[in-house]
Amino acid sequence: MITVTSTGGNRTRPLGIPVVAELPARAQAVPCGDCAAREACLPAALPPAQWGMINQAVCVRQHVRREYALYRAGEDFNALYALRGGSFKSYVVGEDGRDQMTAIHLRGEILGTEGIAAARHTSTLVALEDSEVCVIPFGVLRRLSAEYPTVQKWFHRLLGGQIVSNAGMIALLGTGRAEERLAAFLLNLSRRFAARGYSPREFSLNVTRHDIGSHLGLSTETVSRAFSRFQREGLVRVWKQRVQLIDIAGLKRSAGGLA
Amino acid sequence: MITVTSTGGNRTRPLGIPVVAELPARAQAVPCGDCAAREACLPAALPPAQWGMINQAVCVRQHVRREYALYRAGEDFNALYALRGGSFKSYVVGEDGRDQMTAIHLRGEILGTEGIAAARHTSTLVALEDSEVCVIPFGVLRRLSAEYPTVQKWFHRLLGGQIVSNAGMIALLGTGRAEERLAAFLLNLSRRFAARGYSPREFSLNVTRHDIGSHLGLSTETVSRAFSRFQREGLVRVWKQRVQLIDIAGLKRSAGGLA
DNA sequence: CGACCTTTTGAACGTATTCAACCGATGTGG
DNA sequence: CCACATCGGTTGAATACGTTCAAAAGGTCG
Repeated sequence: MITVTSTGGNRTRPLGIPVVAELPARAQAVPCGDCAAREACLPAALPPAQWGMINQAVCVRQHVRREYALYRAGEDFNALYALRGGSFKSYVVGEDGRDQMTAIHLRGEILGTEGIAAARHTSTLVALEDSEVCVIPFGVLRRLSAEYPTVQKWFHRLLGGQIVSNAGMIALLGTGRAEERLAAFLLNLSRRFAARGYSPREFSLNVTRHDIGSHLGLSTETVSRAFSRFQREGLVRVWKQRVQLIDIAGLKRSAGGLA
Repeated sequence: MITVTSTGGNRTRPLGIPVVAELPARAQAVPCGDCAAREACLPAALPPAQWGMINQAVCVRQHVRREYALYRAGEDFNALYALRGGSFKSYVVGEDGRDQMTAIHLRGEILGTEGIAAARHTSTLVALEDSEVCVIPFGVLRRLSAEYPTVQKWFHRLLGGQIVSNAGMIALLGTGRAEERLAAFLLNLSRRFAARGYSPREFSLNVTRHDIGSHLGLSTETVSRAFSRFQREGLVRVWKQRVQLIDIAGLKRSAGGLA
């Protein structure tokens, strides 16, 4: 396996000075077998005997520092990315300049599928913390998919799962009040953290109230007020961008069936 | 090719008396080459020399009468459906019983992808008019996809396109006022009708204001008021469920960048 | 015709947004 | 080191928008 240690793209925050990713390849043996995210990743679709093949032919690891972009809307699509460690947010920028966070991605998820249709990325992906991804060139995935039915099935489920989860988001946005949406958002994260072996009751995300608001179709102030209210009611403890879910059952009630 | 003329599922409206689909197969030669929707369908991914193979192995045509369901949420998934003629709406029913229309499907679109992930349909698909679909068994599609790179590419673009269009819907719901949403909805339909050779300026859909409202996250009354206002401003002519777009540029202005 | 559904419109209400001020943390430059 | 600017977050007050409740008109179908 080849490990590429790079800046991981362009920093987004300080007026986006283009920092070309440095690519000084440094060979390092970190096979899929050692990867904490492998159960959700491509190897899960192949017998372990084939992992060596993936290690050599497929995966190139890439570091992305916090606040830096893995890719940006408009760039050519040519690979998917398995999120090995860390987290990302994806967002789009409307014609009027307003940005809208479209998703939060946690370890084990596959990034980049939104670029498949047009062979061009339609959103921008920024690391919320120092993160690491494995690059899966799309051509390789196509080939493996044609060759191994298990890979094909894995890939179809991956894409289908994104369709379903997007549909869930549509349902969330099309119904429910501000607090229901925020509660559903928190519970969704809680479930996903739990599924990855992290605590479902306490986590922190480097996203602003503005990000959350744009994600849920709410204003910054409304998000803040909803957090305050949840805290006043003893449902959560909020400390800056760290959140502790105290009364999950109560939150579910607040989510009103949207959980 | 086998043509199956059936009731096409269960009628939804009158208290859902289960009408089992009758399946009196009646062989009829209607090859893909004669299909008006073929450019968007599977044959587009195969050389015409292979169409005969599809005709024999893949497609089973099925009629679905207006108000009847092609499939329902919870049913097993085992095929995709190419919409040969007519139109469908898909909707989900929340835990509280509220229904929400999630999409409108027009001729040439492929239906059923939301069932891939869980091998079970997550929404219900109801014909808005007497319609006709070609059944594409998923196993066959998997096999063709592995065998023909062009089919694989077609299928990947299909799924990727749904991800992108769902993301667009999320953007629509997360931002914008009621009239912006309705204008964007109408313009979206207009563009899709135009792409299929129908008039982009006049169309009719058998969906109620309630359906549209649930789709856009608005109440029935708000949809009605927005239509009335558009008509007062000379942007559209509305006559029951038929709508004529008079001032498309004005509608785009009303959509405010969401078009 | 009568029952039912859809649509429209009005009025009162409720919720989220907007505008604004303030706080605390962070970072910069003199 | 401190003054100052910036940014994210919080909170209050006024406003705008969509919902809800209510009534009535028009259509459709038995």
